Amino acid sequence: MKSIEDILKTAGLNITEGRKNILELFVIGNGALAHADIEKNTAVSIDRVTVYRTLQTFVEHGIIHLIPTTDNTILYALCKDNCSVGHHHDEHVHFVCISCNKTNCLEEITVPAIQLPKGFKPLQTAMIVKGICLHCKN
Amino acid sequence: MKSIEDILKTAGLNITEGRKNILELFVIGNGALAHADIEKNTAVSIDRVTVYRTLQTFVEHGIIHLIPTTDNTILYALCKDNCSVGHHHDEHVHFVCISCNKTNCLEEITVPAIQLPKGFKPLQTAMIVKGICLHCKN
DNA sequence: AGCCCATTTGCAATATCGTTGCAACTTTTA
DNA sequence: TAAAAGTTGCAACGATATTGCAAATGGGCT
Repeated sequence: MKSIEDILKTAGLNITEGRKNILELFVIGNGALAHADIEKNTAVSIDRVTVYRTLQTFVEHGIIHLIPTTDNTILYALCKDNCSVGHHHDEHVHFVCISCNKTNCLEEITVPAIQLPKGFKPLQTAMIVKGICLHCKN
Repeated sequence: MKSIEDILKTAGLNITEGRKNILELFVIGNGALAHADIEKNTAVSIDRVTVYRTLQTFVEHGIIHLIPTTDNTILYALCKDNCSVGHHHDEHVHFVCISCNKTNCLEEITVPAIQLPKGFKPLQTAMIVKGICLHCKN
């Protein structure tokens, strides 16, 4: 298991207090996070602007990836091993629980390939399943 | 082919100038629209607030459906015949062209069922494919 | 360790986006 | 055509995101 500093180094980023704090949230919390979650929960208080910029940097360097949503928020989740700078491999299923409202990556389930109409060239596929998660099923 | 007024009537909505204008954009334009597209392009100028409320009403009445995005916008697209008040059948593929930046519904392609881990109960599935569309392929 | 340079951060200001309350105006129905 | 119901626009507000710049921090070097 990579340490927080390892992740930053591997991504080619400088190690700063803010980045460590933000990345920690992704590593310990096991779900997707929105900007607001991060701003509220970092150990040290971090300026909103810094949070925006850090998240953007993390996405650009393959540390986290974006999850599409239908409300006007952006969700981010940690990339597993196989994302690299500038190229994401987030072809797994994102599960949104309508009960606890948490989003999780189901890394072990890959998105099935589909047959597009002639002329459409797919490059990346995202899949979002809404429903009831393991913890809320009762 | 249903007329604009038919669509509104079938959905149980009153027919107003604003609604006709906004719905027309969805019927003639063949892709997904964001709030801003609508505000800019209606034949008659319509207040921002009215656009927000109209879109919300359309979603609630099964005329349009939401498309998940990774930027902080909301996209809407026309529902085909089989959406009803309060219940959407938008289990088709949404194709986002990274060249022309348009999003289209590929109605004819249904989202494949997937096997979730034990305990997860799926209720609705969305699929977004990014790539190059038919018109931009050259 | 201490210094310098590049990078990063925080603040302030600004821009964009979405919501609410209310009064005026349309649409529907009888 | 008139009353009731529904819809719209305005104004104000609140939340969210972006930019420029000065101060602070981190990394590499001696």
